[in-house]
Amino acid sequence: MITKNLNPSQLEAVLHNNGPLIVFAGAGTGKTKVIVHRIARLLFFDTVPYFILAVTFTNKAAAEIKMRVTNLVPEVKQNVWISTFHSFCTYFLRTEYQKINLNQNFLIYNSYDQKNVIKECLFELNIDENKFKPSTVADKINHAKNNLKTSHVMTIEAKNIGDIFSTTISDIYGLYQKKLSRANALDFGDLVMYTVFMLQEYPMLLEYYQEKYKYVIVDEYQDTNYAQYILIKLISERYKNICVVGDDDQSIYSWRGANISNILNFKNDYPKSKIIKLKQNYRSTPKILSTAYRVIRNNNSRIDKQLWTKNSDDGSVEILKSKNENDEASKIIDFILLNIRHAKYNFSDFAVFYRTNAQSRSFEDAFKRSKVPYIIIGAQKFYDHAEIRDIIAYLKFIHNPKDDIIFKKIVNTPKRGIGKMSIKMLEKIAIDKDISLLEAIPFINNLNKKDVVTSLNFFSQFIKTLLELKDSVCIKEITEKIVAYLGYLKEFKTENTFESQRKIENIKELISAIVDFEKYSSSKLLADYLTHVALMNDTDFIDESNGKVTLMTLHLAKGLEFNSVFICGLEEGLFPIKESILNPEALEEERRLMYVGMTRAKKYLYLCWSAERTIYGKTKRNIPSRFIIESELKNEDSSQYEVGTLVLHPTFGKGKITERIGTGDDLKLIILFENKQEKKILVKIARLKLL
DNA sequence: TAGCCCGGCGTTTTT
DNA sequence: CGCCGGGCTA
Repeated sequence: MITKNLNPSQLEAVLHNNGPLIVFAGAGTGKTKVIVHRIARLLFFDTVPYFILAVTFTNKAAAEIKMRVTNLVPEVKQNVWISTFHSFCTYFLRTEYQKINLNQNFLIYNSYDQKNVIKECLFELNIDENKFKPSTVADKINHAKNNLKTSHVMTIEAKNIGDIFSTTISDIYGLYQKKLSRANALDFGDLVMYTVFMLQEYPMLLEYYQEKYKYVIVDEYQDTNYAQYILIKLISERYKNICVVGDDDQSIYSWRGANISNILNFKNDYPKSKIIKLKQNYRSTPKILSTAYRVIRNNNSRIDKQLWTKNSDDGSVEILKSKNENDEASKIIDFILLNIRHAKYNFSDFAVFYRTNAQSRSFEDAFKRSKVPYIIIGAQKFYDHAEIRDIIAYLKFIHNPKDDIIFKKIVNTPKRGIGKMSIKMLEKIAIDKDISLLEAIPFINNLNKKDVVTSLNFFSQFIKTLLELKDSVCIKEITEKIVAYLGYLKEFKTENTFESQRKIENIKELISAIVDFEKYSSSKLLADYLTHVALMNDTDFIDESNGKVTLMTLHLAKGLEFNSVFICGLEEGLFPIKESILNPEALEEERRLMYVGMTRAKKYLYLCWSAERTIYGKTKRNIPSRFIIESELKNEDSSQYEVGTLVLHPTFGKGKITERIGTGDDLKLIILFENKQEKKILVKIARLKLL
């Protein structure tokens, strides 16, 4: 039955009928289970499937909910709308595009495209890239859109403030929007912002969607930004059957617009709302939970909820001190090997978390050297590889050959002698005749640079061929033509390095991903494939972590769990990171990040810090992170009893540690004493001294 | 036009 | 320490 195997709070959330509901779901308390069962319960009590809208942040989460709902209620899977915010908005805009000046086939620009557009804006507006870094400008524009601020509004605001920075940003924003609309493209921020604007502007439309989605469910509500918050508010305004699930203690994305007050103020937004807190944890030991609680309780902006568990209190929580980052890495590897040898653990039971990607290097070196299998998550994503990006850019251009931004990106890729000057000339022609850059190519003939003209004509011919094939041939075949044209496979084969080998594999993977798309997607249109790439680009590490130690940043760890977790670099200035230390709000977010990391552990949790660390070539001495202090662990510092260390035992005398077994209070050492006798010693009772 | 060298810079990342 | 981007040179 749908209500089977639920604890009382979970059951209450699942059975709650109409009206606003907020579920504070602590780490490991069965959040997804509640969402899935709630959807199933609505369906079971005769709610029409297409009345339900469930939104999440990642495709992974959406896919999991969908899968589990399908398992519970197989017959209705297609009709409940479960997707990310961005997928939902894309669907909305492609359906309702006529109301605003939008072309249904709009392309979604990713952050690379976005930066290219911004660079062009800077160039045209004669703004120094060093004073206005494209990434900063992108942040500002995204931030504005997350807060539903158009360039127009921003311009007015900037005039009121009157400083150069704001006016410049608003100028760039204005030109940027013009360029996007000329290219028939929307960025991620536009998707949500335009959806909200349309719903606000057209009451009939709003009413239609309010009637369509009588039940709204939002996952990870603590991560919503203002635009998303308004979107949800609008749609659920009529029936107020809004159910939000989240954990304020796990809000770690304020720097990309998430607003923790959305979850903290829910009860003010919806005065009659039901509040349920899920506090029974099914993941960790009491030790881990109480340690994590001692840390998180230092935050002020939170709603108090102390997790508890019926799990047995085995395992341990320990502090691990190292000399430097290499020592840190090798100590951790020693621990892992020791545990693998003495317990029935697999490498994939272990995870190493760090605050910054730069820290992964020393681990990578050490893991390679020790031959312990490992995987670094998030280092480079599939669609970030240059060769893949190039191919996708060609596909985007085939989709819209009028897109001058993409044109400039691919016209000289691979290098074929078309430089800045030639492009400038093309641009002049294009502006004169009010045509696209591609259309301008035939007019460049009267030039004396023969090579450039030949190259351009060859390029243009190739694009024409593809455009003619576009409607008769599948995406896979077009892609293969592009790959052949780029000459990548040959080039990489001749290079024949480890890296080029990988590139060939990437291209093959892309082709097979396209084959998959054409096989399983309801649409076979290039436009829909490009949407798919823009929105669902997580060719995830799905089962690649099997049999390997997982290394990743703390941000990426949210939602996952491991038997043993090492949180590394717990030093003031690194974690919490130096930029956050003087800002109380940022510091609280660092603490939440720490909390997220700690609550990933099922049995063993190691808090690691290093007295010395070399970052960017500079070596600095460190003091332990305040989070270690706040954890109030007795620093029994068992890590001082390393293999190879010399110790003095009150009865057996001098000896050398040859092996470590167990951890915490159970730590036993095998010691080879001077009389050649080997003994197993329980550290807790033996009064060992270091030599 | 392309390739090389030098200087600046460095938190986290999904859609 | 290593990457990226700008400017200079062949």
